Amino acid sequence: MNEILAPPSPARTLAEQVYEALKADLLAGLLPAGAPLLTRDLLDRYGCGVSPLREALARLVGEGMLEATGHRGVRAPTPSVADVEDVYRIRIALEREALTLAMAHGDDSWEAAILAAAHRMERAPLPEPVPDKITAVSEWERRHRTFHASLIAAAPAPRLLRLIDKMVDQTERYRALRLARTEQGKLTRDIVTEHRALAEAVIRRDAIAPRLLAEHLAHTRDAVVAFLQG
Amino acid sequence: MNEILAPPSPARTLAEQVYEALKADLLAGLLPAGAPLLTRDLLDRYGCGVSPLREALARLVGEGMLEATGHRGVRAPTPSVADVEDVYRIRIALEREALTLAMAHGDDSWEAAILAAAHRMERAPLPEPVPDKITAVSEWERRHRTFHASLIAAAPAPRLLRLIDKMVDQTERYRALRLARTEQGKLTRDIVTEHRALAEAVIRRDAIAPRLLAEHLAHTRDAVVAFLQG
DNA sequence: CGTGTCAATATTTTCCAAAATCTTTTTTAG
DNA sequence: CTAAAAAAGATTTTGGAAAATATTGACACG
Repeated sequence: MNEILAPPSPARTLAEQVYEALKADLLAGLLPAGAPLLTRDLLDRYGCGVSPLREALARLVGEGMLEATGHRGVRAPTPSVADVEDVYRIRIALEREALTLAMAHGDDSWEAAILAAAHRMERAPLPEPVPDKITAVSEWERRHRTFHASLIAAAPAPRLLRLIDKMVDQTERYRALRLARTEQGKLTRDIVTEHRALAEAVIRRDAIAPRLLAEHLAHTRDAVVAFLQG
Repeated sequence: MNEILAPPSPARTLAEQVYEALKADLLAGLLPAGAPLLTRDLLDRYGCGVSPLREALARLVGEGMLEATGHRGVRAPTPSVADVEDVYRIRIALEREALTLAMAHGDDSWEAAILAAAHRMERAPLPEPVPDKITAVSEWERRHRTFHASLIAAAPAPRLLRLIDKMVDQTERYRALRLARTEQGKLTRDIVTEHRALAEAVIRRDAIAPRLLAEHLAHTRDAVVAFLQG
């Protein structure tokens, strides 16, 4: 086997690892929002020196995942209804655009990937919402995200796709809320139907597909908002 | 005068200052794109220690302004036609959304601010394009940016506005190209007309305003693309 | 009892040198 | 002479101690 062909840069730096761990914890809601994050605690939690930690934090600040203030450290922004609406508005605008592009450029293998992702999602059991408890990311959720990514994967617009990924990350913070507080039976039927209709419309290049996607996202947003307010 | 009412956090950290200087230099095209940025040079240029510099770099990486690779430092991404189209596509989608929102929520003082910004822009002399030379940001350009910001300022969506600001930053990198390579006479007339029509449509809440804005941005994009290809 | 000042403490930020990694040059083997 | 291996040099990355700033608590004063 030729080693030259191996990925040229598996040399992950400590700061990157801390960045990823921190981001994952942030998205999972494992770090308190609103209150400042104590350097000492984080140092302890991720077992590294000051430099890698601060670099990871700075990068997350750049991504808008954390807020930094003068000499007062960083903190995770507190969730709010207005923020949910803000984020979903951006997601809808961007994903519409990306889907339109993908439908214009996608080829056979793109279509196949969508069908495969849809099938994998349908076969995974829907996660059971447990009140007041932070549960791990379920297999269904992972596949759900993969499905949505597959829809727009054919868009020749790297920045757009990266940006969407970042916005999806932001909505992940509300993950625990997403499936909760709804009648289980009705919910699952709607979700499965919505996704299937969406995938089919996309593949047959139906012009209503972007609108279906926008409506799908709006429904999710409404569910999250309803939960936050209830 | 009550000192308490002063901004609570004027305590700017060194890393923040370096971040701002670095970002400004990047947008002005003063740092070589494509090639890795040497730590030693930057340390020298901004006159600070390793930590603040690295923090500033990490933050810019988070913002997508720089690319980082393993143990091989950071570099400014090289401009390309595909990237211009990518960025403008995002800008158009987001600014359309923001303008629609602003038109729904804007009040009298918002309208007044638009008119004021438009007037200030019209009164500033258009910048003279100088071939193959990096010129400082002109007064007209500053006012032009302010005008565009004023259009969407009334949108109650802080994230959306921040994101747009970031995308405008990205297009700033192509600033030097924006007004170049066009007949001066024709150019000025079109630009002035486009802006005036846009401002008026926005204020009278004409539903075509978002489309006008999209077309205006598309024109700018086409000019930049034409320049890059010519 | 409230209020402002000052010291004590805690936390963040910065510098700097050691460690790790990458790049270039030199050496060695085929 | 070519290609792999080793060494030397340059650059990035990291840990920890010192400096700067913010926060808390004690104390004096009105």
